[in-house]
Amino acid sequence: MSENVLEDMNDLMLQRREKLNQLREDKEKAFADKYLPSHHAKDVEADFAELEEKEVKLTGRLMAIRTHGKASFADLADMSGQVQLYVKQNNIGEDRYQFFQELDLGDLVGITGTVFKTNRGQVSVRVSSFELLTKSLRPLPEKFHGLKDKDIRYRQRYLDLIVNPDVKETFVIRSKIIREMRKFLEEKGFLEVETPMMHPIAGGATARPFITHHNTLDMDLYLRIAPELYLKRLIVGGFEKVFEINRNFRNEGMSYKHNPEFTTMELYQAQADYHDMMELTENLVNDLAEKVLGTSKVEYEETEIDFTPAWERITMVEAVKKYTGLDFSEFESDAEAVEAAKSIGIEVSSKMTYGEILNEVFEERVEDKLIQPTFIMDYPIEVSPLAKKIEADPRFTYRFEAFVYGREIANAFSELNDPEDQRERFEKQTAMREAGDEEAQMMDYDFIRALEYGMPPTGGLGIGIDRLIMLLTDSSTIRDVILFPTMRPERNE
RNA sequence: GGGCCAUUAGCUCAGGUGGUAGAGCACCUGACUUUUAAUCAGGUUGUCGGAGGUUCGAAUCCUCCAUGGCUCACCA
Repeated sequence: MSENVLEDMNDLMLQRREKLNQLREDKEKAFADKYLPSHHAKDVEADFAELEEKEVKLTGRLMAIRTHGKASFADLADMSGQVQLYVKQNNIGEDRYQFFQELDLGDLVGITGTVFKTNRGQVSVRVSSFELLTKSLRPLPEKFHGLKDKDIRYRQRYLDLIVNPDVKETFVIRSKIIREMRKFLEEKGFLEVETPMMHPIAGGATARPFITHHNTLDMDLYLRIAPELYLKRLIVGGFEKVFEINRNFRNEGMSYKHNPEFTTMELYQAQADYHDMMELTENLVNDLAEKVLGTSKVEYEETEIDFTPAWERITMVEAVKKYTGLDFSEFESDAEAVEAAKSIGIEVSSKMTYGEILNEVFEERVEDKLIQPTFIMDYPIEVSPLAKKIEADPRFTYRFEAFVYGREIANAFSELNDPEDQRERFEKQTAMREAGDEEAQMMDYDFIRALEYGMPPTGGLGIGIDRLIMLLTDSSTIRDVILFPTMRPERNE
């Protein structure tokens, strides 16, 4: 960003800059060195019984000032919330009172005072001394309506956080959810690991990657689209339970549920299968809701979601039959599947295979009906190149996705550990790639080599953290759960 | 990328059918020593997103551009 945004000054800003110059002439500090508080704003009210008539030191931002002649009330906001200050000329002297009158909304101050209740019963702090800690040079958005302009809210999140307390709350909950998730997994013996964010081969998912360049190696690298293949290499290496919580990057569309960089949790458990992953998923998510929100029943966009285990388990074929009447278990050929899809008005290409069509019908007609937590099991092999196939019916794999409110929140499978099979699957993907499918997966010989050394039977699970947090914080867009969502750069004149 | 909508004071928003811009908050001046969206009296604030065009005259009508929102497509 250029400095243009800094040159654009209005009267209110010029006024504040003049005040700053005056402070410098008066040898008053406009940017103090330090001021350590003894309490937070919220403590004053919460612990009033203990703190009454005791001295406290608080720091924060002035959010409102109500002057009544030779006494003033002010609202001081810190991380915990707000508390009212009572500043009286008799208590701090005429000079300091005059100085207080010259402060602006948004200025950061440190105060010392005693806790009391006003006649109206409002817990307050009677200020005995204060210091200006930081002069604020820009006017704050309006106190009552807050900041609504979404463009500014996302671009200048610091401002959003200052004036919209709910925003802060959402990100506190986000932090708690991730903390509880770590705790849950560590208690179950999972080891947190970090794998590369820059990949020579973008693997582990079907998606278009971002490309970057390493100068010394003179080679392109991909920002990772998934950590999957590295985590499974660790299972080969003998780690039995690993997980990683980190960012993935996908060079695709943006929407209320897609941001180019997003956070996932992936875990792998040796000797387990996808049934174990289902149990783990429902217990984990329910545990998060209980620990962070205090309940298994969560309100999302005016719909109650009940995360209490056990969640409904249904195969994709059964789900499609339930919601469309089409019974894919009766179809033998690709052509029959094409006909069936067309019969209910779903456009499919005649080149598509049985599994692709089943998946298409599922996505078109079933997904958005899955409001309460539901495991959809046994995905077609064509759309699951890293999942173990079901021996009894190799058109399907031991894979499930968990849906809540019509959205996928988890994807898991019994991991494919047969290197020959994996190699064939990669070859099919490579062929699709060569046929122009930019999202098809790339061949990863080293991964196959790893499987050749032997990977135990393994259950793997991925959870989209941002989407889970949307559900648990009743946020309607992913941008409300990512502090700095991807935006076009601000335009400079 | 397509469609629809929006962009007016620092912020939140009004401005039928074209006549040169308003409110509340914020800000400034004054009054007020327990108020809390404090109150009362007075005052200031704008390239009406940008560039063209139509018109005697454009915030208003037309075209293009920019940014954002919703939505469809792709995706997690």
